Amino acid sequence: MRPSRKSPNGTTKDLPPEREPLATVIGGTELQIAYRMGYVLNFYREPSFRRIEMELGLTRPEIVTLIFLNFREGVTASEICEFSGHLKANISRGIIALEKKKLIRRAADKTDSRRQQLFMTAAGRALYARYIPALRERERAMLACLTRAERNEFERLLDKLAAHVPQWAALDEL
Amino acid sequence: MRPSRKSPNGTTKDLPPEREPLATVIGGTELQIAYRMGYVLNFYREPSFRRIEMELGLTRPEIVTLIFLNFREGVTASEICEFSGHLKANISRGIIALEKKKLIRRAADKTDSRRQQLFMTAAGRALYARYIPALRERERAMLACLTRAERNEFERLLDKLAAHVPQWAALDEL
DNA sequence: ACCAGAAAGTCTCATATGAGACCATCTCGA
DNA sequence: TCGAGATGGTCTCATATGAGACTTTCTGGT
Repeated sequence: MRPSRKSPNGTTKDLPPEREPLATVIGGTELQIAYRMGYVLNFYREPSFRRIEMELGLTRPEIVTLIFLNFREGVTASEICEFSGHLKANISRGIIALEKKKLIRRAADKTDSRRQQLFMTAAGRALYARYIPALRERERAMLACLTRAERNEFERLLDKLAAHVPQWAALDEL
Repeated sequence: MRPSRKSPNGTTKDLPPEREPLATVIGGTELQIAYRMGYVLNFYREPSFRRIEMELGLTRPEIVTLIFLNFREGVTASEICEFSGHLKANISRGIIALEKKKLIRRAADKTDSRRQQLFMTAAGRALYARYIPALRERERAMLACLTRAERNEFERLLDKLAAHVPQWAALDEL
């Protein structure tokens, strides 16, 4: 079960005919958009992340911490929490583990000694370089069915949604 | 940390100025679209699901199983796996737990005694009715920043992406 | 300058999860 | 009709995770 669906010969399997309606109707009455986002994202992200976990021995918080550090060094644990959606306890554990593996380096923030800035090591960068291409390639495959114009529009809409997250994310009464 | 961001008085807090650039640039170099999808979806889904887990004592596989059964009774565990992205072991556990709580009912499939069709009980329907409105409302809030036209277009693009998932999801070499 | 409260990060404990073995049943080709 | 392989579902074990307590440091109002 799950994302990997290969027939014995390794080629993609045709969906059994009786299953099609389920695929198309699913979520038809409730949570249409949210359901579809989750559906697509799951198939994009889970297999890749599981693979990284198994092959490189990283946990999810460790993976995303390296992703964050790759594009901005010096961020703190709480910033990673803020934008990754992981709980701070898990990011904390991940950071401790990454440091133990010499993949990142920690430095106390001069202006606020509670904080610690994080930096990648060469080893960290090398490990990151080993798993990011597959993620990029898989993102490309996910989006391949859209035209360039559609992709741009999709990205624009996602940007808009992302920008407005703070306006409703705090409504945890819902 | 995490989705809930309330200031002491309970109103939404303005983002600290130095954090804004991080939010906007994040994912700017890699996985732009996938990152944003994950970001938005996390803030939509996690708080709601955590809340349901805590208040109603359901696990995630149990939650999604009820959601699936709500709109189509008689589905099997493997169909739920197929479309929910959960591992079959977890769905299996969830189903066993749901039956134990009398929220669903199982019936052996006449034509294939390996399979078992699943049905909601009145209690299951009642419990579902207790948590789905919050999810609906939260989806509405998430999408509130889009115009109606944009929402339609977003949904159309998601449909297209979802329909093409089978074409690339099997590529687990990536 | 002080104190109450917020924030950063770490820790503990119980639980949910992922991986994969396992059994029973079904399917399909020889 | 038989047997090999696929499929549906369950189980076990190790691990990752969520909740929340706790410590230390910072901040803002008085």
